[in-house]
Amino acid sequence: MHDARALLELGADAVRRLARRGYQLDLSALDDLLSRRNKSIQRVDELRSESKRVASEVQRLARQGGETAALKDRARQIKDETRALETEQEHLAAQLRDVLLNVPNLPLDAAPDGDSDADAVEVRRRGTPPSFGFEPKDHVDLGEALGILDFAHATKLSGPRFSIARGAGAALERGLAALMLDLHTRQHGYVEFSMPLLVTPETMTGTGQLPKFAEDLFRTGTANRDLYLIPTAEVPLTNLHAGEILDAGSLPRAYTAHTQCFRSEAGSYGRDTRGLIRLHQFGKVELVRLCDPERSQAELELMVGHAEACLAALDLPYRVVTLAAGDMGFSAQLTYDLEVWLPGQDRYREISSCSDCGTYQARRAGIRMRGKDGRKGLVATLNGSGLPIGRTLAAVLENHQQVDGSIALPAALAPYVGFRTIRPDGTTE
RNA sequence: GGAGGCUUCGCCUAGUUGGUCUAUGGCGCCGCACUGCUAAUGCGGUUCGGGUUGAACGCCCGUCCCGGGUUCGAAUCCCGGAGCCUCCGCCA
Repeated sequence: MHDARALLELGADAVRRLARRGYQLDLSALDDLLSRRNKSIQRVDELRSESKRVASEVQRLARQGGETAALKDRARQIKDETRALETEQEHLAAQLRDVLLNVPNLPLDAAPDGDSDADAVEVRRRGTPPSFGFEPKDHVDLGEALGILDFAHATKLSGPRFSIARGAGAALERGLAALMLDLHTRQHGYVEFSMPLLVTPETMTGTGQLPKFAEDLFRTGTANRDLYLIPTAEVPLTNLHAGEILDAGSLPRAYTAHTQCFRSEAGSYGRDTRGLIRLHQFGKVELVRLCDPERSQAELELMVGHAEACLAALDLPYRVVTLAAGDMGFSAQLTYDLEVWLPGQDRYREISSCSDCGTYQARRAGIRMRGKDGRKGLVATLNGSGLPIGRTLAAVLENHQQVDGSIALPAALAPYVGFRTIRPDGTTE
């Protein structure tokens, strides 16, 4: 969420930047709404001020044994007037909030023009796509042949877009998560969390999933409560300090969590229907950083590096791209995507999205900091995947497959899974 | 699910016969003074949010868990709700 005044002050520049992501900002409507709200607040405050004066006057008169009936009548009159104006004021405040909640973050100029992944600009490549002396299979064929992935039974249990990992596959999922968490907590300085997967509408609003993207979320109204399944651990990790003021000396804060993520994938019918790429439920290790807004861009570079380290540890070729302004998430002002090489698709596919949200989420969620001088300000929030388990497993299987259908695992995984190879029959050694 | 208790400005806390509560004190924190340094001490400041010019000073309004109500006036009274604690029941 933006500050209305700040947005108006930016004026044409805000309009220009929002237009880059396809949002038409109506400055004069916003200006009108803000000034009407403020005038309304002024009137109400004046009335309340008078009401307080009258009340103390009543007290004074009563003590002296004076006649207070007329003053009390006047006070009742003021109260009626105030009630009406308060209703108007609340209505205007709600309207303003409604408008602001639906304005996306302002893209930084570092984000290129465009509105699709085709408009992303490549920053760097690492690793070399493997050249096989044979036609590489995709992870579905590999996993099913090895007996470590089972989509048919997942569909029987839960319908489309679910997966089952079995034997070495399940061990790999567990091992991948542990490897990444260890990397982030021991090498990169993150604090690990175990978080609720069901959160309130307020929490979902803090990070920007609500009110605009309700249809992307799974929701439950059981037990007479309104709760949503998190689409990413970014939601609980970022909202952890909602409504709090953090000591600036304690920043930056680096948080990580491995959670299941739930997404309705409404509107992606027919896309990536095969395999582990797009599921209703998947595991993911998420990275979140809270920092001084002046440092957010440097923090983003740092965090991208942390996500890259996961891919490097798994010997996976990838590239880093800067997302186009119109392709970024609602709350982001700048996003780098990591794209891993998938031999089964013969192309790079998104495996991590690292975003600098500036103060946008912090203003929504009320996450602030207090400096040594006592001054308060909003923090900046950043989030990135580091990494999703399913897509990473797919990349590992596809990139490290052998001609006989076996998998030669990257050395870093061995301590976590207890084996180096998955044989063609699914057994391990 | 049943019964009871609690919730005040970062933490602890005073305050419930409704009105100088524009909320007390301590700790912590910030500034200044003193001190060879540290410590100690003294003085001052310190809820959060909003409006008033998007500045400073000042002024005004709201805020004592949340939402209603009674009243000229509510931290204080009434109703509803939330969270926490204790006991009972049930349970991985």
